Amino acid sequence: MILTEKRMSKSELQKILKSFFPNLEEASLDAFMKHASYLKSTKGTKLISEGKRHRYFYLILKGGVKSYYSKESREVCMWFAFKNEVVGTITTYEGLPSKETIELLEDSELIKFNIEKIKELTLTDLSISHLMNGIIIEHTLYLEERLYQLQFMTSKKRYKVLYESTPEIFQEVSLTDIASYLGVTRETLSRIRSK
Amino acid sequence: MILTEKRMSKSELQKILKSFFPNLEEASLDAFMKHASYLKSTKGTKLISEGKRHRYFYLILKGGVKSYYSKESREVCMWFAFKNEVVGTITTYEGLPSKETIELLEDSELIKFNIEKIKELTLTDLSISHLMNGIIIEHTLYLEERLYQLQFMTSKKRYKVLYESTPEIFQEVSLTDIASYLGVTRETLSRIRSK
DNA sequence: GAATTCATTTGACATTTATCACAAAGCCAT
DNA sequence: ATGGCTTTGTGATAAATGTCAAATGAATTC
Repeated sequence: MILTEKRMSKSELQKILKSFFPNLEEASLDAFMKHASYLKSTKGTKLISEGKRHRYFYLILKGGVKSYYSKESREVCMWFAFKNEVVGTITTYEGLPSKETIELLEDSELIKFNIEKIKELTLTDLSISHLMNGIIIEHTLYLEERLYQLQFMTSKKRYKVLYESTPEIFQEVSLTDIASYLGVTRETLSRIRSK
Repeated sequence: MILTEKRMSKSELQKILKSFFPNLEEASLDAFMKHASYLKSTKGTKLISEGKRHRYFYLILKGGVKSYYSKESREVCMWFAFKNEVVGTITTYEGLPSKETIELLEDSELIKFNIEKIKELTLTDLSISHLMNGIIIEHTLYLEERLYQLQFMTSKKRYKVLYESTPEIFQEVSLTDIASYLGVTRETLSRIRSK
């Protein structure tokens, strides 16, 4: 449920965007800003729903989200994101119906930006083109690492890596979601943890 | 083993690049061409080796390659590519040591291009920037599909999907490699196939 | 604070898959 | 063709994980 979608003061928005995208040129930032706005929303809100076309990407100012695929009432989490991260789906970027759902894990504050418009800007604006490139590449490196872990590591090892790299995640995300993310059932995760 | 690395006639090279990159503008194509050359090489040659920095991406004119991670003498294939595909690793694109190895599955003919130089061109050339963007996005969509399959499908189903979508692959790639790609042992793949 | 709901843990059992050992088949070079 | 090499297939067993059912625990509502 969306609580507020307000027009933020120009300077405030600018400041936020600068902190997310420090390499973006001034003129590009102004152009970008025209398609961005502040949003506050409650836990459980779906920013992007599986099977639908969407127009927006988001910056997380406060709170967190999970991305998941669902099938026959089973949900498998693909990633989680928190404060200071950019979120969206590559299918949305491509103008396709999203395969994933992105849902708020808690009440959150966000900047949403119209990715359709931003993508149009990439046609003429090199700075924005590189920005988007960078975001996609970062995501790609992440996917490769995940694929590597799923194919090379045992579930115990994957749990260990997650626990050691981002222990905070266990405060924010349910064990059910973490289990699906690690590619095991809740029960198995529970047994792994009891050691 | 590299058999030939010759300077191909300009018009021939141009024709090939055009067929791979039909949307590339004429001037951009000329710039691109300066960093591309023809290469013929034998089965088993490693275009990119795990742990090393590399400068090149490749277009496959004839033949095929496999990409794999290796660890403790175990190899896990991540993807295969054949005629008319562009190959490289995202880590190479980022100037990092590659995590994967790319190896020729058979004697192949290739165009290699200096991705460092091409990446420099993206700083000033929008057309090339979009070209590289597109290549990366395509790869990203592929990775997401693969991750989805690994997390949602049984090994039988993954085999079925592979067999039905690209049956040719069984002519080109050993069952050992396909098994690792599907995330099972050779023995398990053999048992799946005997049904 | 009792009742309800949801998340997590535990146990018993079934299923899948890995592992190890070896046999069979295909391929290559002499 | 013969002997060596690699790839693939099969069998027996063990290990890991899923499934189902129930118990416990934690959080939320009335």
